Amino acid sequence: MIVRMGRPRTKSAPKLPTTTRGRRTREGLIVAGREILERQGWPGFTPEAVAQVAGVSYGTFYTYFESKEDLLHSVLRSVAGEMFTSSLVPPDTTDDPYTRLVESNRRYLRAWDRAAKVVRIVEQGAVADEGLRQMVLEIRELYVSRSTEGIRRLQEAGLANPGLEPRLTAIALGSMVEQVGHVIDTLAEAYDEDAVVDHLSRLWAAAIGLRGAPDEGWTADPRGSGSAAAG
Amino acid sequence: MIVRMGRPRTKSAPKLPTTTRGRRTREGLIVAGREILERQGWPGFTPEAVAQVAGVSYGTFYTYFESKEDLLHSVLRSVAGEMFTSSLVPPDTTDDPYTRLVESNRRYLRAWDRAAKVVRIVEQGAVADEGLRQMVLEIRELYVSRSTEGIRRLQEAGLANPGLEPRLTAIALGSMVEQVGHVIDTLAEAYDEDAVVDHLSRLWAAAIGLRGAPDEGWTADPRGSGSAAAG
Amino acid sequence: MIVRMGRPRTKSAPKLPTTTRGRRTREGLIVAGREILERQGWPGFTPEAVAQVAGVSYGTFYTYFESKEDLLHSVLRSVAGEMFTSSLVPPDTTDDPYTRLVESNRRYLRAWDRAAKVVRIVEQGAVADEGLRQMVLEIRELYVSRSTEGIRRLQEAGLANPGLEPRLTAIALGSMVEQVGHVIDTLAEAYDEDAVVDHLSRLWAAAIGLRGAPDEGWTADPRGSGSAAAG
Amino acid sequence: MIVRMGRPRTKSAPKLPTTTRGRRTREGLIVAGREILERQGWPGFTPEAVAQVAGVSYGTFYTYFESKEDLLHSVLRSVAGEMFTSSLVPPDTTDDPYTRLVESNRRYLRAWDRAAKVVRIVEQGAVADEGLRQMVLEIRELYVSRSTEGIRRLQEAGLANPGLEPRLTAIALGSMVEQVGHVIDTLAEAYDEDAVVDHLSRLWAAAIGLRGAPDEGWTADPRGSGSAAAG
DNA sequence: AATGAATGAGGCTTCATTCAT
DNA sequence: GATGAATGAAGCCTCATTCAT
Repeated sequence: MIVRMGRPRTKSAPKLPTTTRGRRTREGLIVAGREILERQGWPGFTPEAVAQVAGVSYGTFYTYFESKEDLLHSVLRSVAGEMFTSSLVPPDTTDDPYTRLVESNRRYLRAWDRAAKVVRIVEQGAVADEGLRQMVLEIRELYVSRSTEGIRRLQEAGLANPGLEPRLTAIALGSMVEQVGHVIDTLAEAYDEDAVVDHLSRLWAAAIGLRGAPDEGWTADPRGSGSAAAG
Repeated sequence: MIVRMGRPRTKSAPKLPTTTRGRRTREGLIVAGREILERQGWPGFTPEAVAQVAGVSYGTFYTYFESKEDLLHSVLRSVAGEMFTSSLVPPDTTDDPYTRLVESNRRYLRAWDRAAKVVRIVEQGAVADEGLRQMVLEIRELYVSRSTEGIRRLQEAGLANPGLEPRLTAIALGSMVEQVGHVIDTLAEAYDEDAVVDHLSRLWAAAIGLRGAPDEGWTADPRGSGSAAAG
Repeated sequence: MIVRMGRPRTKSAPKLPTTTRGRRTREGLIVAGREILERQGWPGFTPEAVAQVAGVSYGTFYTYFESKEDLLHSVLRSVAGEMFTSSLVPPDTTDDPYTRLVESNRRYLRAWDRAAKVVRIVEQGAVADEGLRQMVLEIRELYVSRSTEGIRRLQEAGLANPGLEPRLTAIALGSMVEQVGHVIDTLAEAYDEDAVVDHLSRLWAAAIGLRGAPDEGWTADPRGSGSAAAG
Repeated sequence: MIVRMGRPRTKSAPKLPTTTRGRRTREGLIVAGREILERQGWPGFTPEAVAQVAGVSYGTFYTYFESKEDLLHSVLRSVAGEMFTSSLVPPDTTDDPYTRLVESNRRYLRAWDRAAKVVRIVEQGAVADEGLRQMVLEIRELYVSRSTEGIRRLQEAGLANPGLEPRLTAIALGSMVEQVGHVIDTLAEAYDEDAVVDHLSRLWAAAIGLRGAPDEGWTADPRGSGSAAAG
């Protein structure tokens, strides 16, 4: 996807804008770049298209960015920032672990929904670009480490299966949520968000053996306690 | 486009080879195409590169394929075929559900490992190509439906939580396995296969509440029963 | 073709230039295209050759034209425009029909001389391009209808054979002039323009039975009145 | 149209076939070549297409022809031969000059109808190929000289305007007939053959002042004597 | 800063011709 | 002779980037 990524940068890096107008133009290009990536994918992500969507001439693109890849980095940074803020579960929520898990999964799913498009596109290019790979890794790490900590705390509180390695478990369950979002989106399976969030949360809870979760000791209630969503 | 000042585009579709030599050349191009896709991704997937890897001139490429995309279809078909055969769990294996699950996950993980690269690349292009989308969907469906059936049987046998919707569950857990393979591979998390397969299988089993699985009733054995692999 | 693994072909249509420089470059490409068509015919008409003659890089070609064929349209339009203006007989000329006829034929011959080359080339391609066919038709129609009117007026004035269908006659005699220009040019018959114009005019006049034309009642003067040019 | 025509022939010319089968294959290729030229024009005239229409493999093409252009020469020769035989007015026809003229024009028109397609295509290539130019010239010459002789005889017999230069006149009137055929065909003017032949013949006759032709002394009969065909 | 014209490396594809079988 | 696979020069076009205004 990304072709000439390793080439030596001999060029003077475009400086950050000093004026307000310049800053706005630059932001506009990043927003436009992200929109295009999300809507048209990598092949549509051309400086000309980005400039057009941003409403500036294509020459202007190079006033703010050294190259396409430079913009891609900025877009990815912006995506990462947004994801971080939008997916946090506010601290004033209930203390019930399962409820928090459900809420967390819902936010995660929504946040990834947009981010994943960009991340997946970037991953293709990351093969040849160490910088991109680092950034993707950092974004994932953000979630994995947060989730790892959550699992560890539950284990320490005796609320989750202590036999599980927390990080690998976090990776696995985070992968599940991310990929489900992608699969359902891409392949147009007709599940609604609530059904998906419900199932993911129950599977997640059961997987780590969360105490007090809906499916705990399902034998007692052969009909299950959750809503069995249909496809 | 305005005009094709030429004959009506009949574009004699590249015929399947009639001779053995031709068949071998064609196969070679598909193999080469797959290798390049896996190693260099879409941008490296040029007719010229493919032909070079296959050891023929680029003109030969067009003896057998209409276009780059035509070859992509063939590569994807080949990947699908290989995945199908290589990921089946031989019927003469044990009847213990958990053992079967472990074996199935191991095979799935291995098979997806190569296929996923191609599938992910193709997915990017699938946005604009109904044919590709169909093929990706079919490949996934293969696994989802097989897995859905497995879950349903376990539920009917009273061995798994009957409150789960089998297909959504299959999608979620399949997603987990697929994405874990990708994340670990791409982001170079240093887990070995056994640890990963073990954890995935335990998470999977616990998620569906599989009777007789290692983590069933983990409270009884606070140390857990599985090997807690570390990163 | 199977797939365009890329963004939906929006193919931002080459815009008309907004600056003077751009306009000049565009004109230059049209002029260059015409020159090449006339001198080297269709096979020489490559974007690269045109750009070279115009003194720009071939990339610039695509700044102004979507394709080779797009330029062809522009060239043809330019040829048509030039023909129209250059072949009009100024209104202040004599009223003597034969003198007007001679003048008209001379201009027609000259104008067609260059245009015909382009028109004939275009006709080959017109088989597959409705737009081109239309343009060729319009160019011809310009002359046919003008000529048809001329004949009709002469008939109504009692100066020409009223038994002739004006339009078919106009087509036939126009065809004669056009094709004579071509044959003489292509096959290098060594007639000079005056001799040709003289003969064509006399044949034309006699064909429609024009009153007062040189060959009217030729028996009275067995030596004829015109110059008998030799090959 | 014809690209690399001047390149030195270093190749051993394919010999004429010795066997009957070979001769038939060769003829078949010529016929196929002509069909393709007429139906699809120059761009469709590829060795592969020709071979396919002829029902042989494309390798076989080069058994009989050195190159595409070699075949073109053969096709043109075949067209020339056919035209010659098909357009002769049988000697046992009436001696009335006008009737012979009408018959001659009708045959000419029909014969050119097919030939002209090929001739016009070839003319495009003739720019760069001396051999082709010669052949086209010879085909035309056939008609021009025959027609020149006809006119000269009429003049000597006192039946046509002796003030006209016979060859230039022959070229002009022959051009008229040829081009009318083309214009009507290409631009789809809806005249039927009889109307066209009638008009062409009357124009031709009047142009040379043929004694005893329908429009001679049209003033005596203001309604004209011919059928005024309409479009 | 902004503009938009200009550049040219590089990609995809065609097709006339050659060659091994 | 016949076959059809193989070849590669040459064409068309895209698009990231530079540059003159």
